[in-house]
Amino acid sequence: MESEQVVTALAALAQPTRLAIFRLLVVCGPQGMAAGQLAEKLDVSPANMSFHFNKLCHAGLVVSRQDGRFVYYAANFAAMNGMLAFLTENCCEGNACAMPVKKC
Amino acid sequence: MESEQVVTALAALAQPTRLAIFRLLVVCGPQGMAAGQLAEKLDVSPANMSFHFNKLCHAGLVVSRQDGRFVYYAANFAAMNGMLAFLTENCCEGNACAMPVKKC
DNA sequence: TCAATTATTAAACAATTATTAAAATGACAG
DNA sequence: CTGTCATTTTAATAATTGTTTAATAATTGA
Repeated sequence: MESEQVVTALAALAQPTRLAIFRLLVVCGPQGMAAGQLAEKLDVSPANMSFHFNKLCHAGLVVSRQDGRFVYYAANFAAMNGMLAFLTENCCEGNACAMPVKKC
Repeated sequence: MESEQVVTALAALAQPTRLAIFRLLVVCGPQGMAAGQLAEKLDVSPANMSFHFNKLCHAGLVVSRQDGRFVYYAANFAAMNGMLAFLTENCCEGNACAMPVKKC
């Protein structure tokens, strides 16, 4: 994963509404949740949600799929993993590591 | 760790210069690196570096300590871990997990 | 003390961002 | 088709952000 992509992904998550969206989607797993349902849960206007979905998708952290009238959004776990790996790369020059990331 | 803090931390990392600073500091480990040395390595003006250090420190991701004329900056691994944990919390509702974060 | 070095602060500006309201698209049921 | 529901797009505005330059601290050695 490249630095520029990571900056985009971090920027996508660095906003309260989008962080909330992403966390909900993380809990949902690969099946995701419909746009309207997310909007209602988070009490955000549809237009504003669309703006934020766009940022998250563009950053690659979220994917969408249409199902009838609904659009489902889901977390892209691979992208997330790539970002986390980038952030923790080569920590402590390989010495006793100070960043023992949790195992899921 | 609270959502607001996490947003601040993500925003701190969501900028090319600051991401580069942080990654260098991750490699350095707890001893850190002097401000001027970082500025030179990244080819960024001291004033601009100071601005970015400020953001990183305020976000809790970096700590500073004075040593003579020099100010050393170092990554705060605990804060980083807190942020990563927050992002991966409750993934996939506990089912077969799609976000197996790397073990360091 | 004086001058040199290291780093921070302040002010100004251009660029980006989030939010809102209104209009427009796309999908489906009747 | 027509109307309705779900979502997106557009345009406008307020707020935040990154960079530069110049000025200001803090530390040290001569």
